[in-house]
Amino acid sequence: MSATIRDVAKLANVSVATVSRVLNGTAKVNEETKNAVLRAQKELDFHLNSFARTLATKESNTIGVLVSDISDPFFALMIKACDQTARSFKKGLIITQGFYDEEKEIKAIENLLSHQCCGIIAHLLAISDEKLSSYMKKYPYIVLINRRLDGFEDRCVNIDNFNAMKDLTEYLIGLGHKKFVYIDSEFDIADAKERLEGFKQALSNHSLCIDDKYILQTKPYSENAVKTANTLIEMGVDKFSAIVCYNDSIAMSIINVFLNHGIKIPDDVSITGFDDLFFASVIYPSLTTVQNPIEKMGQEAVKLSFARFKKDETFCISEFETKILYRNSVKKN
Amino acid sequence: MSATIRDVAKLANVSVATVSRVLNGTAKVNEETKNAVLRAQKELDFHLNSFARTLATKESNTIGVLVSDISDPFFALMIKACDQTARSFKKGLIITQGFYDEEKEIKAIENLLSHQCCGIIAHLLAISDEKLSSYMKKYPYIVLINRRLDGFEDRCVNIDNFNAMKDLTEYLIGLGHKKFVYIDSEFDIADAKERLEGFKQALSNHSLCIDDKYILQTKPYSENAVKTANTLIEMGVDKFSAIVCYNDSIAMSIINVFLNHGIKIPDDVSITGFDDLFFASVIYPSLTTVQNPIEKMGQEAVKLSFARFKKDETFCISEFETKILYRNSVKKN
DNA sequence: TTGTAAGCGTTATCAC
DNA sequence: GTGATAACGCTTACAA
Repeated sequence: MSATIRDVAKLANVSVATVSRVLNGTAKVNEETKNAVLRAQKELDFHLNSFARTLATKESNTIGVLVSDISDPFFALMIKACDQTARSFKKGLIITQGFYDEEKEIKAIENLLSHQCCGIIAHLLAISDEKLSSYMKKYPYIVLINRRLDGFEDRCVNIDNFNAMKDLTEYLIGLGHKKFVYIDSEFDIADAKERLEGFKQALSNHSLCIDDKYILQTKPYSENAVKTANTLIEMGVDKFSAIVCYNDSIAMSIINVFLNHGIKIPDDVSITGFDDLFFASVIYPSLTTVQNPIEKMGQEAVKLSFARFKKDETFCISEFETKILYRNSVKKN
Repeated sequence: MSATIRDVAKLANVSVATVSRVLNGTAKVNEETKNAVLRAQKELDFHLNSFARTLATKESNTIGVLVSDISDPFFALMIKACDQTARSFKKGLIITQGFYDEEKEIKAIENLLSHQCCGIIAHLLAISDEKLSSYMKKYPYIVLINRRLDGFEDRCVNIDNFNAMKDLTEYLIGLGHKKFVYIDSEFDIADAKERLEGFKQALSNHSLCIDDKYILQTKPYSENAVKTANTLIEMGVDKFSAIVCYNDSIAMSIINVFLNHGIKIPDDVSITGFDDLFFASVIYPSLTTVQNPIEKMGQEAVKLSFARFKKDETFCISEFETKILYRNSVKKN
């Protein structure tokens, strides 16, 4: 139903090859011929079919991004950054979601694969190391965000979660905090473990310790942390002076529940987050957190993946820097 | 480099047609033959090339979604809803962004078009009615979200912005508020106009009026509203008792700036939003706002677009219901 | 139930 | 500069 390159060729009285040349700018074409082609294109409202194009060139015009859930502001930010960089390569983004579930993550990968993406950036939580490794081996251009996978370190884009959380905790300790609660992510992945370890290291550096019952777990998105917040209130907020959270979303939920219970932040309890999502500076009180350079990571991940797709193995990246953002959810006395 | 359907056929000792049948489940195949094919597929780690497939069938396995900016929680929510519904049709989503700019919006549409999407859902702000109409005419399956376009009413998925904002304003008036500020969107589109008109109607229904200097404009995402908040503070917050905002993002920013200036909400000033984004119930104080059924709208938009793509013009939708959510950013006395 | 072969709409390699 | 034409990898009549 839609016009094809042949229709344009016929109307412009040239060959399909010429039309292709004009439309792609891949070779010099006589100015007049060119105009004729352009006129015919306009008249027929013709667009190259990107599928036929990809089939012929074996290079799609898309880069694939796989995240757990687009509606999580963390991923939304990452995607936006990926999109920017993809654009600079004249590529579009195709986005799939894994929804924290191994089977869905695999489907999402397969989906991306079948799209001949010239680059894949994935944030995978649920899939096993073993299965993931097999994909990584088979498709050398897949790049991982926020996950460490043995044997593929050069394709894992990461921050130093351990030290970031250690530094944040030591900042709190320096402020005089001794009794902590730590809210961990329920998902069993590297970054969560590293953050928890960093937290514990800071305590032990200062001869402090924490009872396991003060290390709680929750899903790392906000709705789920409400229950945890209530648990804390039941425990009694006088039992601790600072709550260190795996991420901003958790911290935000807890702050909200606490404020609604008349618990003052930071006067009664201090709270910290991790990521510095857009709302962290905008909620009340503004959230002391760790700046996670997710945008830079997204950009570099796309560059790396695309370079590897084009067999350029020289491009490499190093760990990204984090920074503590000192705001108002922590009592400074 | 990657295996093709022919390789699989050869290895399984069958024809390519049979392989296709097995992999697509499009026809009955002898159980043994089938297993042979599946084995061969596994051995070669073969995936159907979705481009070749689309080229042959003229139907891609994607539905296109066009939004202004994925990192806006409003759009993220919408996309998630679209994705769910698309999945139920065995379609994936391809997402492009328009970034509030006419040229970029057009590029984004063209991008989607060249992907042979079997359905397009678009949230377009910047493109002119005229250009948009020409696209709508040419591609009868494009469905618009949050925009009214003359002549295409049956393909515009909308809420009744006018009445929603009127009702919200009348609620405030009923609470005794008389002196208002209205923060409008800077973008010249229908929903913003409708909301403002609804607001004005409520005032006039109660013989109230508002000086134009109390109707301010800002970009409808949070960073930009900070300036506006400061303007309000300079004006003196004793000049008004309630601030009605075009959306939640604006409201949230203003609340934040105010709290940081020691202005109490809702004791000193009441504030309302619009949309009920995830943070609206979670910020402090929780935000009185209008529930925008964006998820339902996304779902129905996908259904409508896909139906129209398949030439089914019977599917139709009506306006979506909104609801005022009475929370704590409004003084109730 | 299975195989053959003609598309699908491009690009790219040759000639001219 | 330009034009034929063979891929690209799949689906789907049509035949067997």
